[in-house]
Amino acid sequence: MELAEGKEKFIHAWGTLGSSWGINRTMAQIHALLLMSSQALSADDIMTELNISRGNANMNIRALIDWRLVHKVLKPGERKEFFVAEKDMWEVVRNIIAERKKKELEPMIRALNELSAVEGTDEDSRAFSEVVKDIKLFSTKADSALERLIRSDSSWFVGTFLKMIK
Amino acid sequence: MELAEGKEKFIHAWGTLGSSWGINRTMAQIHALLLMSSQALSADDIMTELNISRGNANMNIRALIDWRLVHKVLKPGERKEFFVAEKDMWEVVRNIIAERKKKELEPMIRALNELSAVEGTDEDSRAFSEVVKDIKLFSTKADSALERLIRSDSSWFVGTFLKMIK
DNA sequence: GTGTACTTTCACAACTTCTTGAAAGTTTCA
DNA sequence: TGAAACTTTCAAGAAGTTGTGAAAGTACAC
Repeated sequence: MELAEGKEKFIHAWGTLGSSWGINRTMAQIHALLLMSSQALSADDIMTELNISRGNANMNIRALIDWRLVHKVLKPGERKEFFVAEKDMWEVVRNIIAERKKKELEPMIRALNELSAVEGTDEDSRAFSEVVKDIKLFSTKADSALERLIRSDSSWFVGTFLKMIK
Repeated sequence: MELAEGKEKFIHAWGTLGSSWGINRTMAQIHALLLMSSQALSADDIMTELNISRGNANMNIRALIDWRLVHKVLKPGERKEFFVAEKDMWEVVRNIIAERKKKELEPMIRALNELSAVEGTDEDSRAFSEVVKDIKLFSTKADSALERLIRSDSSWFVGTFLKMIK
């Protein structure tokens, strides 16, 4: 297979995957393009390669930087900004988990805490409280596990991972 | 807090969370409604409570059944179908993981395998192969870990979980 | 067989999210 | 200061997703 064909397929696959991970298609494609590239690329390079507008490129590059999946690089003597992707997959996954935990799990736990205040002795109220209690327990555990995962380094992760799949 | 208010808040929160988990808003809301309810509900009950159309209710109930998050229940003497939610959170999470692994991780791994065929000795080809190799390694590990997770039962999970957060 | 009580399908409508491109903003340097 | 080289913003349109409701399909009871 030719490099160009491989790149294209990879960008497509990564785009598809990304969209089910809270990363939109273009955002994931930019990330893929940068992952594949041995040098830092400028916004213009990205626009050209992916056939997207300046605004779109800019917005998604910013988002990727927010998620810490892409870093800005300044080349001496150049006024343009260049970008490189985070290539350490452990780091990539860790950043995505951190971002999603913040946006999804934490608000959920906050909501659940409020819901503990429901009172009542009828069957429905009891069923409600029971479910809320269970979910809260589960979410809190998940939250701690993920927090630890995020704070830990790659070697710990690989270790635990290997233990899990042993 | 009143039960009704709590229910409403929960349905809203679950709907929001669901949409970032590959479960659309209505689908998650139906699941939430069923989770909260001590008895099985019919399609009509769901339509009324959530103010949604018959078609919408039907489609999303089927999808929930596909994901094994909701089960069909037949009441003796009733012609209607009734539905209950899977209330064991471990089971819920396990089913969601299984479904997403099938739809996301497995196609990715298939795509990556094809991409190993890229040849070339220039810097870009090498960078490409390197990235593909890394991601493949990572994805394969993740796949095994999740496979084990899916096949295992709640006690193993809780055990590993507790070890992870200790 | 036929009526009744449901469930499923589907074309179109409503809504949401993404993309564009041009205008405005910022930085740098002579 | 001002003009060139970039980056950011934003309103409008395109694309994609979800929801509707009526019509078609199915199954059971008589």
